[in-house]
Amino acid sequence: MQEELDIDRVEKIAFVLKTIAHPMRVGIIDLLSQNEKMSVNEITAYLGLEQSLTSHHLANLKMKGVLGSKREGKNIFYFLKMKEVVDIVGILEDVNVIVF
Amino acid sequence: MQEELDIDRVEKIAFVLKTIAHPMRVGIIDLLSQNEKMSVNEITAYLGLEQSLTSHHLANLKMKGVLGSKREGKNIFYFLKMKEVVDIVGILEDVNVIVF
DNA sequence: TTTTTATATGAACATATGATCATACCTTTA
DNA sequence: TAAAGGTATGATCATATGTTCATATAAAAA
Repeated sequence: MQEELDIDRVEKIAFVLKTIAHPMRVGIIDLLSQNEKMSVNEITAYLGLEQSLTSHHLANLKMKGVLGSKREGKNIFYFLKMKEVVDIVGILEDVNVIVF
Repeated sequence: MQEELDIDRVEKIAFVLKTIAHPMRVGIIDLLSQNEKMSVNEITAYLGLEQSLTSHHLANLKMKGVLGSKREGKNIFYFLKMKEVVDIVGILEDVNVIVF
């Protein structure tokens, strides 16, 4: 076999997986991987969600360290902070699964 | 901006992320990335869980296509089927997060 | 052919998560 | 300084998820 289970390690990994494991949050990551920064309104329009729901998702992603934000006038722009999430999405791009 | 949101795509990606987004399931992936196959008992012992709970997690991972299984006598051995999950865990190995 | 070992399964429950709604908070502009 | 635009927040509710427990099943050994 091998050593022992490193609980802190698997919890850390699972923590960021849980953070991004939602269709709309994956969509947000996509968006921000192709645009340096985007306002809440722009993201909302693209995802086709309600403003409030988008805001909740963004706040969540920011709180967990995946995104950062910066106010510019009336707008608040969000941007990617944890860049490795882009690679994760990339890996799953061509994977063959049956969703249910 | 860019094209339109591909819902099937983000749902597929989120689906496998959700499937593996749990500390014990990350532990199982680790284990099976270093051992071709392992019995439920071996996995249970390593994770320090109850047999039943390990079994539930394994069944879940299998149902979603991440693992496969094969009976050999009294034992049932599980193995990795969706290898890309190993890379995902690898990416998050050195990421710097505060878990809560 | 009964016991034992290995694993699966299903119900029940507690908790977490996602969505919606109403409203509050900042900025800018009139 | 009042109104409008852009975004956040908190409560509530429905649903999903993880755990436990009791029990079922399958293969091997006695």
